[in-house]
This record gives sequence, C-alpha cells and structure tokens, in this order.
Amino acid sequence: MARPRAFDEEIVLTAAMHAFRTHGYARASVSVLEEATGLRASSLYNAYGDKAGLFRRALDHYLASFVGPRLKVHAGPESTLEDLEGLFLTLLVPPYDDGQGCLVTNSAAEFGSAPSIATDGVRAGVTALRRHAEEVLARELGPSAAPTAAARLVLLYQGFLVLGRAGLLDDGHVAAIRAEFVELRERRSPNRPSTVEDENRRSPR
Amino acid sequence: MARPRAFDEEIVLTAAMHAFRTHGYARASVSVLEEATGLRASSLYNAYGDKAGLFRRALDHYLASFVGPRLKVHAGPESTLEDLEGLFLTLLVPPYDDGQGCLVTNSAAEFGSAPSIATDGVRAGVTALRRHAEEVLARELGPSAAPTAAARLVLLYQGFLVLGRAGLLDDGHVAAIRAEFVELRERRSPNRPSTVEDENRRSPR
DNA sequence: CTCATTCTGGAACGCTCTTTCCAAAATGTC
DNA sequence: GACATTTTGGAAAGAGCGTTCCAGAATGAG
Repeated sequence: MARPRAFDEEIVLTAAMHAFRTHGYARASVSVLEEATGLRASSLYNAYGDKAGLFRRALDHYLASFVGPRLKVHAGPESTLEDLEGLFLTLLVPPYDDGQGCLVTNSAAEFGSAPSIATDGVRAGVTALRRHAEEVLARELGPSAAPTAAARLVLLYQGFLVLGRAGLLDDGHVAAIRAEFVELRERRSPNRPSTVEDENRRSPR
Repeated sequence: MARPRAFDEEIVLTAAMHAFRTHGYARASVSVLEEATGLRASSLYNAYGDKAGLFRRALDHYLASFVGPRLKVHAGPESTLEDLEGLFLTLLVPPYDDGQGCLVTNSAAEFGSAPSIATDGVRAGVTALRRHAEEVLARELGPSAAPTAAARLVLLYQGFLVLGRAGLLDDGHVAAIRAEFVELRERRSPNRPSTVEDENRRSPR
C-alpha cells in the first residue's frame, strides 16, 4: 500500500497559482513555490513532473476555479449588463483587489505569441470571456450588435487588468467603465424587459 | 586620450529595447543581450553598470524614441480622432506588427505594482498616452467629455496591446476599435469643423 | 615614440536555478 | 511482524545566471 499524499491538491494548486500570478513564471523560482505551497521541491517534482507541469496545472486550476465561476456569475445564462459590469467592478474589492492581476493576462504578456506552456490556457481564458460576454450581449442588445460589443468589452477588460496589475487604475478608469455600461444600457434591445433587480447587481462601490 | 567606444549607443539601446520587449526582463539573459546588441558582457557592464541599468536606459529610450514620436503623430497638437484611431490601427502593419507587444505594457505585467526598475517608465508611458489622448479629445469632443473618453481609450489600447502580444487579435477587435471611433465622431463637438483630411488620416487597412 | 585614459574580450567567479538521487517515512495488506 | 508501494525531505549535481577581473587594444596629446 503506497504512502498517501500529505497535501490537499486543491490547496497546493491554489497556492501555486497565486505564486505564479504574483511573480510570473520566470520569477517564481522553485524555492518560492516551495514556500507558497508548503511542499518541498521533491514533492512538487514527484507530483507534477517539473516546474512547467506545475504551471500548466496551476493555470488550468485558475481557469476552472476562478475564471469559470466568475464568468458563471457575471456572464452566465441569467446574467445581465449589470452582472457584466460587476465583472469589472468586483476587481476593485476583496477578494479580487490584491493588485496581482490575472494569471491569464499576465501570462499573455510574459509568454507572448510564440508556442509556450501558457498558449492553450491564455487562449482558453480570453476565448471564454469573449464567448460569455457575447452571449449576455446578444440577449441584451440583440445578436447583430453582440460580437463587436463583446470584443470591445474584452479589450476594456484586458486593459483594466493590466492597469490594475501595474497599480495604475484610478477613478477615471472606473468612470470610463461605468460610462460604457450606461451607453450599453441605452442600447438595450426593446425585446428585453428591464427589472429593478438590475440595479442591485452592479454593486460594489 | 581614452579609447573611443566601438558602438553607436542608439543602435545598442534599440537592440536591447527589442530584446527586453520580446523576452521580458527576467528572460532576457545577458547572453541574449550580448547577441542582440553585438556587444560582449563586459562592454555592456562597462557602459551601463548592470543589467538593470541597461533595462532602465532601454525603457527610457523606448519612451523617447518610440512612444514619444508615435504620440506626436497620432495624439499631437494637430491630431484628430482619425489620428488617434491610427494609433491603434498602425499596430497592425509594419513596423509595429511584429507581435512582441509594447515594452511599457509588457513591463507593467511583468513587474506589477511593487516598486521596481520599471515603475517610473511604466507610469510615464501610460500617463503620456492618457494625457495626449485627452488633449485630442478635449478639442474634438469638448473638455467635459475628454477625461472619461481618454480613460476608455487607454483601457482599449492596453487591451489591444496585450491581445496583440498574445497573438490573439482578430478582425472582431479591429471592428470594435473602428466602431469606437465611429461613435466618437458622432459625438464630435459642433465647434470643431470637419475636413476631408480626416478620412486620409486613419489608414491603414 | 611614451603616456594616460577608457574600451573590449575572454576567462573566471560565486550564486541561484532546476532537477535528481536516495534513504527514511507512511500507509494497507497479508 | 514483513512486504510493496508511493511520498517526503535533505543533499547534491550540473547548468545557467549576473557580474567581476585583467590584459591587451584603441585613441589623442605631448
């Protein structure tokens, strides 16, 4: 009977994910990862093969455990423009306001367009955001306006994430996002009934 | 009489700048920089003190020799909405379409918000873009709408750069930018006369 | 020519990195 | 208890890193 693992994988992958998000891949040395996860190098190697293997798993974990649930809440089948706006605004409050940015976006910048260990995860993350946004926008604005509006929101969101990562977001950027959604609401499809629930979904701030 | 330098500093800094832009700071090893610049390590150290010193100089050079002139053309005292749109669209054609992104944006993602060798340069780059955009927009839309519109363009531009870096820009994003400027033109201040020159400034594509 | 000064290139240094090795540990089964 | 299996932790290996050292090179001045 093999010795059981002494760690909870969920906890380890979450810790690794945050270490990679904070330091980037190159700067997250194995000793940094040891400290973050509480595991020794040989345990990490035994479990994940090598550093790149751990990164891939951490990125997958990020997509599944952070991006996925956020898209479900803010851009899911029942979501509205207010929920979409909340996707941006929740980045300003705990637990998303730690200033370390998004592992997908950070990895996009770090690895660039050459094939890499981040290629599939970055594409998956950006594609999922766009697809979800487009579905909400198709319901809210009608199907013909949705693709362009979704592409625009993706650009705005990536910009928001980069400036957040750099600590350069300010009230002006927030006002720009709020104005964007004011405009989107003015373009709401007449087929889509408005409800008082919409006002409560934006929160925070 | 001291031995003169065997290199042209402009050429070396430009080469280093591109190496840092392509590989990021952490991955641009001194041997990569040797290859890019054609100088040996000891010459680089003699001239710039250390790797961080070279990076700072390369980032400054980028701001002065690439960002500054681009802002002058696309967001200068005579520039219009069409010129501003060209700031985005020129990223799609040579010499700006090499897919390595922007040293400011890449460094923002790499170094984050903690104090670093990139802090001042990133802030200067983002601030300059915003200020220039805001001046154009104040002329074109009127001073009250300019701050929010500028902040929005900065977010869009950063997002455009990140997705460009990741090789994920497509026609949908370009259409979104074009639509953005269609909307901005509809909001042009009545005080600002339109000219046929405006149509020629957008190019390319 | 000598001199003083700075630059260059190759070699080397010391450190950090990623990864491997292997003995001991942790388990359930017999 | 012995056994087989996997995991863990500490030590070590080898490679790559950033940087320094220093002898020779390149210059203009005298």
